Amino acid sequence: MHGDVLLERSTRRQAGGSAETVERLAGQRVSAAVRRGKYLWLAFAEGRDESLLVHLGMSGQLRFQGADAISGGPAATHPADGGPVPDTESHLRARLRFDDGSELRFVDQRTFGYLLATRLVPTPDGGPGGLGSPAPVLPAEVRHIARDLLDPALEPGTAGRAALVARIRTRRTTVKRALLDQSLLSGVGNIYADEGLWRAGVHFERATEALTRREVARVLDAVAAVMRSSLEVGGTSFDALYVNVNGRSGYFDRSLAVYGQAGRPCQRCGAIIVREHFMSRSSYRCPRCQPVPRSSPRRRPVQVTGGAGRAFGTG
DNA sequence: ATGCCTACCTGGGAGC
DNA sequence: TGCTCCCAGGTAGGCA
Repeated sequence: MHGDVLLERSTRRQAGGSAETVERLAGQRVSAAVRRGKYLWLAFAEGRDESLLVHLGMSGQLRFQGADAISGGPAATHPADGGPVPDTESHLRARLRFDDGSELRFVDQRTFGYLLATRLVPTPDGGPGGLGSPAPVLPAEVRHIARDLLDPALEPGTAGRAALVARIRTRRTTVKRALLDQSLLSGVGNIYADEGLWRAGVHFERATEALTRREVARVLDAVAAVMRSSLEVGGTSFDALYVNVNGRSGYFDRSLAVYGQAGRPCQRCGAIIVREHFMSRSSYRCPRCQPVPRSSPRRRPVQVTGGAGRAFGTG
């Protein structure tokens, strides 16, 4: 493959800038694609310890364009429903071109994401969350990122899952902080944390050390179930900019129980969903299904406007 | 070790 | 219509 970088900022973590990124991936063949949370990397077939690391940031995406779609001009229709494909060309930041004419495009509206050609290094236990699984190689920049919750090594019943539950319980923090802590597990962001906690009926500010093993397991199972159902429908898209590798919007926003649902009734008990400030962002919960723990300070509620309580997205 | 804050960006929607 | 304000899917880094 060969690459070109359209926005220098997208290779800002590369010491030699875009020129170095482009040079290091030139002529390489991809042998594997691996993901941990918003990080993913393409391992190269030649020079076995080289890879291209991609961090998606807040708005990054990789979109695959087959050779036929490219030679036939820009794809004008949605493959499944014939509708228009969202125009994300203005946010195209880099492109990987393959020998057969296909392309992998890095599109990133907010430019928090980046590309980095980097070396894979052995990590004896796979890094945090890697217990109980074979030793993989990882980009050095990702060694502090734990395995994704959907990683087979963290499935229920594995040693990795048991170790994760134990680690969460020894942390002196709150359960949502733990879910978002990339050194414990990855793949869980603000949306899936809130949704999982609602399913499990746990307030985001429960102290992890006060949770039983069973409660931690219930939370992890709930979050993983949310992630799986979301994957089935293509992820969560609030607007046409968020699409999958084929350019399709996800539909999981239709299934959100609490996230972005302030002012609406809880699907389970009918109580009104509330939005609160937590960790400089928003947390949503059902006040009845997820009652405030006795030991926690009450959160400042956020003024809800317009019934739906959503000031963003199209829902 | 943990938590809190800011910074990095672009763009959409609400409200005036 | 156009301005200003607020908000957003994530993470790194600095400081208490």
